[in-house]
Amino acid sequence: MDKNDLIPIGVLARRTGLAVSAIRFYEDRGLLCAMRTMGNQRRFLRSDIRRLSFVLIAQRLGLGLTEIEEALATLPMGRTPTLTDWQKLSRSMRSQLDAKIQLLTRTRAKLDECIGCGCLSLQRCQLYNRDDRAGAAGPGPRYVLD
Amino acid sequence: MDKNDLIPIGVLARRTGLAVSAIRFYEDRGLLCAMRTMGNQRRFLRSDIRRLSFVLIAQRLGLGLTEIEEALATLPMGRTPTLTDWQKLSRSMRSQLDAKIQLLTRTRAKLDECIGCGCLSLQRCQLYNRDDRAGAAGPGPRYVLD
DNA sequence: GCTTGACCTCAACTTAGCTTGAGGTTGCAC
DNA sequence: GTGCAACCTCAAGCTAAGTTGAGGTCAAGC
Repeated sequence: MDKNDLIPIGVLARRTGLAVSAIRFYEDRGLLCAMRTMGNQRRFLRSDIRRLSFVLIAQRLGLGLTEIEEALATLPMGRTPTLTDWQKLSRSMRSQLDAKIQLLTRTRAKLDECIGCGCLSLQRCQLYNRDDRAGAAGPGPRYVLD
Repeated sequence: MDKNDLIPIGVLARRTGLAVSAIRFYEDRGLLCAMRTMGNQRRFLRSDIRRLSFVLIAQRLGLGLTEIEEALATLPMGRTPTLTDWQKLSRSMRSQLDAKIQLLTRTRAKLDECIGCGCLSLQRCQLYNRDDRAGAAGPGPRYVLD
């Protein structure tokens, strides 16, 4: 393992755009693991840049650190992941994305029906009444939300 | 104003699916305003069920309470909103939704390119290198994210 | 060999969005 | 007219995802 492949935290921070404190925090959370110099300073693998890039992308997609942690658990720690490793991960992320887009699209469709009749506000609206009848059985704006 | 139109907090909670504590919290935040009985108990308008339903939907769309507060500010407080009031609001929500869907769809497209080559992990990948060269000028997985 | 910037730990603070608990009051049904 | 569920306030606590600060150490260039 070439010495050049080990980078200090500041470099990792500059390369990912993350704050140094955030990287230390991620290491505590176990998203990342670092070696140490004799003087106790962290040294990361170059491939951790990509690991953190993945974290940023996944966060942007609305995943919490815990979910991201689980996803990353499929990658090897302390060793540069292979192409196949990353591809598997990316594909699983893609399906999460799909699901998210579908949910929003469905919500939009429901909302469109509602705009037409103002059902968020009026007793006489079909959709609202449906929701309202449901109020006896279970509460909430379930019709639009589910 | 009919007495039947005034409901106590517990009923509002059951009808919206929210916790009583959450409703009190929202009232503190100014998302909602309540009248009081002689004995200092809150009494809400029936139309507040819809007001809160809106809050739930907007939250689901990823808006923060502050943004929701601003949106709701266009509605009358303490008076049942009209159909037009709600329609205006729903339409503005629809455009936020559109934007959100677009962002995710773009991200998905970028990610698709990446799955093909494993660019999150490999030096030789075009996308990655682009991102990497950018590393000198500005950090991060910007290529996928922006 | 010394200076200085990058690094270290640990504890406390931040914002958002609530929940929980203590201690007390109201209002409706019998 | 009394019991008790539902209500009240206020303060403290919680999770997520970090940031900030104090006080101290490391390492690389001159």
